[in-house]
This record gives sequence, C-alpha cells and structure tokens, in this order.
Amino acid sequence: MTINDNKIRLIVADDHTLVRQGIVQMLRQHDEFDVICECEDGVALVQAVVKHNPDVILMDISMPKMNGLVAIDRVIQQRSDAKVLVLTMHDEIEYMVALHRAGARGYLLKESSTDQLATAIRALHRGRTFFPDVLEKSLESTANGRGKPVSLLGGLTRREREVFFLVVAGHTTKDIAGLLDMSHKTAENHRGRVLAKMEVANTAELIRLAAREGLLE
Amino acid sequence: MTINDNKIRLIVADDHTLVRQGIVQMLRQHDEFDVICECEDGVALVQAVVKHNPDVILMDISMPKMNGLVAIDRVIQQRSDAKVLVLTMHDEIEYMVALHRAGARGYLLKESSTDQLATAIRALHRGRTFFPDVLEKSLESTANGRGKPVSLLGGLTRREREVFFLVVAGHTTKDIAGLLDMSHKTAENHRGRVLAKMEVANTAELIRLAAREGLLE
DNA sequence: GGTAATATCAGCGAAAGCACTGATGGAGAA
DNA sequence: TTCTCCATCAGTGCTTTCGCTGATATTACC
Repeated sequence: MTINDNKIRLIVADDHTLVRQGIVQMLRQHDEFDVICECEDGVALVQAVVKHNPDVILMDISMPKMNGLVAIDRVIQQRSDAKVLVLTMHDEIEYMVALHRAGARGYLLKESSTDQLATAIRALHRGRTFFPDVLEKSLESTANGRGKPVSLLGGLTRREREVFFLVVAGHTTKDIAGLLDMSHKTAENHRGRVLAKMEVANTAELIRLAAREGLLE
Repeated sequence: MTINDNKIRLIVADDHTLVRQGIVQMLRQHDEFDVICECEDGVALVQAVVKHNPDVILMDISMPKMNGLVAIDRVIQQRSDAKVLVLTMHDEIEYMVALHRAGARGYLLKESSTDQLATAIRALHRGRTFFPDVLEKSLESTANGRGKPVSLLGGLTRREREVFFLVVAGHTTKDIAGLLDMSHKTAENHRGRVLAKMEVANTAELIRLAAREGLLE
C-alpha cells in the first residue's frame, strides 16, 4: 500500500456543518474517495488548498468570510489547475455562467443524487468538466452570438436598466412613464423586455431575483 | 408499546438529495435513531407522517410543491402531537416566530453540529422544545410587553401567513388557490388582507418588504 | 450606404391584481 | 348564548401586467 493508493483526494467546504458532515459521511462510503480536509469558510479553504493540494475541491458558494466567487478566484490563483466542483441550491443560469467564468470546472445542484455527485467528482478528476446541459447551450449561444451579456444588468440597455430599478422599487408602469417622461406603453415595453432578458415570469420573481443579487436598496 | 426496541423513529424531509442523504447517513451512525422514511417535498411528508406516525420529524422549510409553513400546518392537522424539528439556514427571528406559531417544536440551523442535532431530536422526543435563546427572549417579550407586534408576520392569521409566503415566492393567486386548495377568490381575499396589514400597495412592495426583513429564502 | 441596436409609440387581448361589498359557518371567548 | 375572529366563497368594477405584433426615428458602426 502506498500512501497514494490512487484514491481521489478531496476537500469539502461548506459553512453548514450538518450539510458538510453529511456529505463527507456519504463520500466516506465510497472507497475511491478520500476526504482529506473540511473547511467552514473561503479563507480556510484557500489555505487548505495550498497545504494539501487536493485532486478535487467540493464547495458551496454561499459561505461567510469570503464570497464563493472570490474564493474560487483565490483558489485558482494558488493552483491554476485546481478542480473546483461547486455545490449549490441555485439553478439560475446567471450563477452557472459566472462560476464557469470564475474557473469552476463543475456545477452540481444539491438536489442531485449521490451517484451524480460521484460521477461529477470522477469527471473533474479525469480533467473533464461537469455542467448541466442548460449551461452548455448557454455557453454556445454566448460564444456564437457576440460574447456579451452574462452579468444580470449587463444584458440590459440603458433605458431598460432605468426601468428595471423603478420596477423593483415598486412603481407601476404608469408611474415609471411619468418619472422617465415616456408613454406608458413604452414603459410597458421596456418592462416586458426586462422580464424576458432576466428570464422571469412576473414582477414578483424579478424582485426576488434582484434581492438575491443584492440589487435592492 | 414499542415493538422495535426503543429507537427514536424519524422522518427526514429535504428536497436537496445530497443534503438529505448526508444527514440520514449521519443519523444512521447513531444507534438510538431510526430513519424510517425520507421525503422530497411537503406533500410526500404529510402522507408519510400519516402512514408512519414517526416520533420526530426533521424538515427543511424551503421545499417545492408545498411551502414549509404550510407543510407544518398540514402535518399538525394530521397529528396534533407531531414533533416537528425544522432544519434551516436562516437565523432570522421572524422565521422562528412564524414557525413556532405554526406548531414547530424545534428549530435548528444547518450550521449546527451533529451533536446539537442529536440533542435537539432527543429533546423533542422527550416532549420538550428546542429553540435558540434569541427566540425564547422574543417570545417572552411578546408575552410581557403586550400589544407590540414584534413580528412582521405576527399580525397575520395562520392562513394569511401561508398565502404571504406563497405570494413572495412568486406565485399567482390562482397558483396559490391550487396549492392551498381554496377558491381563487379566497386566495385573493387573503392576499388583499396581507397587503393591507403590511401596509403596502402591491406585490412588488410586499416582496421588497419581505426581502428587507430577510424573509426570502 | 447598409446594417444593427436602441428608444420611442401604439394596439390588442388575455390574465392577474386590487378594492370594494356582502354572506355563511365554525371556534373560542366573554 | 351572544360576540368576535377566522376562513371561506362570491360578485362587481377597475387597473395593471404581460405577451405579441408592428411601426418610425436616431445613432453608430463597418
């Protein structure tokens, strides 16, 4: 037995102890995996990556002390070949794209099965990526079409952004028309395009999205 | 009356398979617990409770198909003595108060340790409750310092609270009527009363308010 | 000069939201 | 037993949202 008996060496980072320990417990059922370290926040993760140089890193994106995106950035800075598999509850495409750009190599919803988790880990270990189909499509379309939008507000035009902020501030289209000195039909049209670009069905969802992105207040 | 030794019989409900299975895996390490059923949503949970009559119910509050608060309500309807332990990531007091009123007997953050989880389960099984200290204080203050609303949700009736959560989740009144099995007019009425009590003009403002209060998942 | 993106306006129709009012039955308290 | 709160359903009427289509003017880029 060598110390390196080709197990896949993992670091698991998640601030929710119950969740993290649960996942670790589960991974320990598989012989092929070796959880060498657990982290509660991004800072600890970056240090652990430097110290242990794991094969694959499993991490939640919403962690205290250091935002997940920033954490990925730091990790990649330390080890440009780091294989980061993000575990998350959000299936918003915006999230996926952002993570992909940040350098994550895989993205897995917490709704996923344990089999999928194992598959994803193996994929990353072999140098592959693991993203849901939706993202693949989106990345293609951004590659084909001009490589623009991505950021939540980036895809909006100037006027649409103005309308967006007034909508999430709770104004009706008529209000907005008055405030921006335009026809209420124009305001409606802008509003409609915002909803379409943001891929939400109604104002309620739009505001939820804005809240998630920290765009309220 | 205990046919199968005196293990504490548990149902675990969480829509995130990874999280759920992790927790289950962890509970199986303890001899004193017996996980008799896992559920992915509120609907399944209610059915499972009726069927298995567990000692303690572990549940996430943010689940698809049926909002957690609604689910608790239904569970309590079926078994008024059901011991519901809520697992969540949110430590907002509003949530705790609402859950307490809904009939949950315990509240545990996912940041908690496994020991705390075991302690909480045992507490509920013995007929005690398990809430963070902050809540105890808050509940006292509502009892003593009379009158004061304290909670945003405090002024709402049980049904109004259910509707509230579904509204801020982005559902239309028709959706809500379906989910709560009521006429769409009734749902509209509840919604209207929620808007009035919260002193906001429309859904947009309501969601902003909810976001400010940390009531969005 | 052609092309593309943007900002503007408008109409239509379906759906949803919102403000009223009124009515019934049940549960619990005074 | 009254009385109040709650949950339920319903109707009317108006406003707002939302999806779709189509049109024009300006700007800017190649």
